[in-house]
Amino acid sequence: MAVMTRWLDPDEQRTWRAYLAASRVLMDTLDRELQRDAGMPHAYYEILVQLSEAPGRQLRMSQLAQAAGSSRSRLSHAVARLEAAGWVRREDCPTDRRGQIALLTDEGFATLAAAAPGHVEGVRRHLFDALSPAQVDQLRRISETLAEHLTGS
Amino acid sequence: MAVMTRWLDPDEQRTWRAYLAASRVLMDTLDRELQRDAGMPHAYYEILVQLSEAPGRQLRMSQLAQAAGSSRSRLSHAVARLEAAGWVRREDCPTDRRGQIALLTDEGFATLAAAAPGHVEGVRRHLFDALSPAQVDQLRRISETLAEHLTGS
DNA sequence: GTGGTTTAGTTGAACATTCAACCATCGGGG
DNA sequence: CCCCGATGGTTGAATGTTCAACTAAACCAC
Repeated sequence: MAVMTRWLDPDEQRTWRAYLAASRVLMDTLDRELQRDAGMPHAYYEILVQLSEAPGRQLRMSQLAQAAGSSRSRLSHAVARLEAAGWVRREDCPTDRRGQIALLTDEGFATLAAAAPGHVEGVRRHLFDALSPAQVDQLRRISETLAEHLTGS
Repeated sequence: MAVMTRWLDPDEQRTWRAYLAASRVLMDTLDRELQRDAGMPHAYYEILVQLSEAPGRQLRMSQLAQAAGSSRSRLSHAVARLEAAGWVRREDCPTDRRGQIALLTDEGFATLAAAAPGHVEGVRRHLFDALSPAQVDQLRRISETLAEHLTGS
């Protein structure tokens, strides 16, 4: 039996396209800045941030993947690169012989510390400077709702 | 002289992280659905959509890149793939011998028509169903402001 | 404790994107 | 007319990401 498609009305259409365009340009811009200034894509920056905030600057691979919003496979490849750059080290997990622990090296921390101000400045300039405080609040609520909706179902 | 970094306050921090997480999961989800159901990534789908809406279902490569929010290089590679799939054809531009025109084939149009209902349903389920009408309106304004801000500077 | 299932993580191949270098053509100023 | 900078587009190499297949260890039921 044919199920009727719930097409988007003009307002929704406009919203969806604006969202697509804005998020694409925003992420592209930040990604390019980060690549230029810190020599790494935004996804790698996020991995380093998560590690830097974890107790002992280390996390199990799975937890790191979860925290950084990455698949396991992607993380495996990424950590291999980060390890080659000297920013991350792998260690065996003492309590689970299957496990691997990724830990941020001092060099990795220093690189992150050097990259952070420029990146934060970019986020501020490209995102927050354009929005009113009310809009920032709206964006937070929308994003939190959305994240919950998406991971919930 | 050292310039003080304008760090993010806790609210901004929370907003930024929520936004990152939500947009990542949203796009990942839609991308996976589209790959599964239509055999193409979302970026390719967008190219086909733009072509389908252009007069004569065709566009110069540069305009198509602009419309789809893609770099020229990326578009070149993508169109090569789409051409191999039989969904797009290239033709020489009659008024500018440097130019190339990408045009949507009937097969490409049919593929797009088959993919659209499922994709729209996904956008609705994952995005609009989670938000109130007021939030949809807010998201539209935020996105439009942001897009203007980013492409303006 | 034995066997089956789930979990942790890696791997390689296919695919997608970026970056810089490149060729060809267009268009304007002398 | 000719040169020169700008524009349109492609290419190949390096880099990232995805997908499916795989190994190994843990967990669990019996």
